[in-house]
Amino acid sequence: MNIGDAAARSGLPAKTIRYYEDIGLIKPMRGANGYRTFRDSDAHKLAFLGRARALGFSIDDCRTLMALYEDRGRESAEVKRIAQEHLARIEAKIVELAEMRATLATLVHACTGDDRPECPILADLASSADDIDEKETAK
Amino acid sequence: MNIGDAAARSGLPAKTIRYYEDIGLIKPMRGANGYRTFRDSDAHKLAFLGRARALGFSIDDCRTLMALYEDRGRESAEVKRIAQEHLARIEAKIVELAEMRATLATLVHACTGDDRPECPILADLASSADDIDEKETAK
DNA sequence: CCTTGACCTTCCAGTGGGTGGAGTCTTATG
DNA sequence: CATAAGACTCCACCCACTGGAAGGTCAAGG
Repeated sequence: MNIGDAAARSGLPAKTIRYYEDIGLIKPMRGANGYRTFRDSDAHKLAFLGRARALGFSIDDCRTLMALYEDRGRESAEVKRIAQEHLARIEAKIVELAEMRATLATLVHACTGDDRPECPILADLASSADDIDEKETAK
Repeated sequence: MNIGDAAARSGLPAKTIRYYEDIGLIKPMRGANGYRTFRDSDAHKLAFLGRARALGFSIDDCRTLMALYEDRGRESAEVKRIAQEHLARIEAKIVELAEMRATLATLVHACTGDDRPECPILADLASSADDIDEKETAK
């Protein structure tokens, strides 16, 4: 299998696959012409990586997860720990974004959005840096 | 005001302030000794930037928002449009993360996380790449 | 046999938004 | 006057790719 087929099967761009080889995530063989040759096991790994990345795992996490996947004697506790930590990061990010959304939604709602220059959004950006200081010192 | 005071006032690291000058967001003066000299207006701009960045606006958006802020004759519609687009991006990101969270939460829940090697998390990563293909082709 | 075009190769540079560190200079304090 | 703190510049690095240039290889059609 050439890189094009591997890309089609895994859903990953060929560039990304080359990059994954570069950083040692996969080790495809080489044909006499210098082309990469992908075995089914390589295609399988690429699918695994694509799925893990789609779930937001970092490349480093993916490396560890792959190693665990290939380790017959692994303890599932290790996998669960990685997934839980990642889940916690995602939840923290969601909270952060939800806060931004709340503030932005309020501001967008308050802004008339016409040809007049008055704008609560800009007013907020200009003034409430003080509020940040207050929050910081209140910690 | 030197960069240290500007940093303390705006809550931004000195390094970030230098970077903002580098990319033309602020233009502090220079003293005879080569030190940057920040006027109140510069400190104000930095606070504005810090606040806008905290709300997740890109540097490019910040540039535009600052220009609009300084334009007495601006139309608030333009500001509102930028904020709305940004809000939409944030909401899309939240949806994306919420999907990851749902999948991960299910997997973490299903995994016993003990010393045995059986692991639904790894099983999912290994198998469900096919599901992705199905979703893709179903589009 | 030759050309065309699709596919493959490598390598270099850039993205966003900073951050870390080295090496040097200036200022404030005891 | 010594030393510490703070300022300066410049270069490299982070993540996870992505774009593009310049060139090699292969199958099909004329």
